[in-house]
Amino acid sequence: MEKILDLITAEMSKAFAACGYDESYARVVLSNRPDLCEYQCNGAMAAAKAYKKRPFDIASEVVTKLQGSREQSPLFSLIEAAMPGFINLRLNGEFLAGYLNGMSREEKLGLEEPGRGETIIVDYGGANVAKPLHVGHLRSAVIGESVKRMGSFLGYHMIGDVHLGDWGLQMGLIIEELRDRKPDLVYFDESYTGEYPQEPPFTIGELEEIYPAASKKSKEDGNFKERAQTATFKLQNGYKPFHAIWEHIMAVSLADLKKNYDRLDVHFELWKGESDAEAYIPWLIEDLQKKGLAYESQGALVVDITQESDSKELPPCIIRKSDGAALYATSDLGTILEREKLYSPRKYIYITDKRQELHFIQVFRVAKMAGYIKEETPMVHIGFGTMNGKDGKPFKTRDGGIMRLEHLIADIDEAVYNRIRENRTMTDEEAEKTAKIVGLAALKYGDLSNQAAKDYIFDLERFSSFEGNTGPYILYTIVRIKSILKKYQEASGGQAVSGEILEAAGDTEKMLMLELANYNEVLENAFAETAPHKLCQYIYDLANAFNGFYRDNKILAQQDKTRQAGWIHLIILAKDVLSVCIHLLGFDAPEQM
RNA sequence: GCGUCUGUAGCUCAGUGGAUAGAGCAGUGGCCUCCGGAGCCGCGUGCGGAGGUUCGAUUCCUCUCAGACGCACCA
Repeated sequence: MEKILDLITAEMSKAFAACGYDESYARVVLSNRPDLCEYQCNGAMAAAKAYKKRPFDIASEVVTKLQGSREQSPLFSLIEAAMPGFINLRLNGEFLAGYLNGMSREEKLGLEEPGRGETIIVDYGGANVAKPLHVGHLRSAVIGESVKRMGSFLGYHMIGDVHLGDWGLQMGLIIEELRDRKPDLVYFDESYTGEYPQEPPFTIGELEEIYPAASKKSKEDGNFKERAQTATFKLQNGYKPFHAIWEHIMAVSLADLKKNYDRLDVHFELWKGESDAEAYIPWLIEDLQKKGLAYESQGALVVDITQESDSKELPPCIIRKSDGAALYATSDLGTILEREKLYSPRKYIYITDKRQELHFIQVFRVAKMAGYIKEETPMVHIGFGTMNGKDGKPFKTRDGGIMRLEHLIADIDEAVYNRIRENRTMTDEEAEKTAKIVGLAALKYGDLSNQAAKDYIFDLERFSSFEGNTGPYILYTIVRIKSILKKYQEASGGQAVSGEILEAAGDTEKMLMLELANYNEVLENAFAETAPHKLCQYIYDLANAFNGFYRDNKILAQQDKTRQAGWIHLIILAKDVLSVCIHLLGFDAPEQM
């Protein structure tokens, strides 16, 4: 269905044109003065200068024209000009009810699919294998999942790639640490020629402990660091024993990562990693040299990326270290080559920590300069901020360590569980299951309701609270609607509801209806701006609008059965819109809570 | 030093080239013959600072202050 703002703007454009003004002034927006009107057009004030007239005269002229055409197209119940030149509008109630009935009937609640199957790659910027997921990985997973769900819903072909960090120096570090710990393993016996064992030489628990230990050691011990670099280089050049270790690391880590992402209800189409770019790198380096982009500088191979529009010179992009090894940028460029070959996406979205911004500027520019990606293909880096503790510093456990994601989730679930037990009578088992659903909503909504680019304060108590602008409050509203519907069904003997949504009789009823009518506009906009927090804002407003309506209208006690059926249809639509939106944010509602 | 991002209410956060800048929390007062009160309705304080562009700036530009982050061989 066409968006309501577009319908109104089209009407306004006709009036502006009929009065001899440019249609570009006719844009209609949501009112910022709900006491005066529902929609407004501010174009008359902008037009005043161009046409050398008083803004109010232009507004009045357009208003008169609109009122004249109201007979043919009764979109508005109020059209008026206000000083200094606003055009204020209220929507015709019958038209609004008709619009909502249209939404109810249509698939996806009347949302059109601007995506038309175009492919978009979402890159989650690499959880490292061999490291437990920690809170730093939460944001990319949660934001990415939401962006992906929104895109799919809007008709894009979204391909999410977890894009693991599985090929860098950390692999060499692990290998050398393993050598120090278990020097007798056959992988370190250079004379060994047999097959390597199927069984991994470590458990996930050991692995998670090995990496931080190795990382620490490399900072203190230059010799160890060199060994790790050598091992990395050997691995990248196909040295068999190390490749065998690498496969063990991958197998053990992947199983664990999948478990954790599943728990977040986060899923990937591709489980690729930096290692998959390896095959493209020799060609890449040669090609960049051939094109005259890459040159040697201080022993490394670099590409200048500074453009004329830059006020300052940017550091060049290093694509090969002086020791010959590839690195971050090389692998991201190699990955781009692969993606172009396999998927030729129309757009790229990278979701990583905002500290990596410079890196992505470099990679994007090299990719375009070298012609790997068309100039017009959008490459977006969504750099998200740090998740801080209540002290405003990066989130840590109580004893100052890095918080593991699974512990964080467990903490939230526990907080929610206790809250649920306070009130409702539910079995332990039910409460536990419900707590997981509500806990996930608390966690994701708490994150997504903030602008991605900003740092935010993670406050477990606040996020898991059932009051205020929280995930649980949204779920509560949905559950409440479900409960009313259930009672209505019982009272009516389970018959299908007849009738349809009627013109609003009261203020809060109309506000709810107006809020619902914004749905497709909000959703398209939230995706276009890759801004899930706008969807959060919307469902919070919608939940509030519903609760206001609920207060003023006793639905189940309504004697007028036609009116009652209309309300039932209205709250079904409200429930559906809320449900769709939270699903696009990455969580769902329970039956009761 | 250079660059990027961020400064909005006591706290946590929205927001917009337009009319009176909004929520939540905390504080405080009210609403149940109660469809889920986990709700609803009141009560008050703010756009870091200074210029500029504009009919109009919290929004755009410049400068400035404060914080976070980044600045070639980590990812």
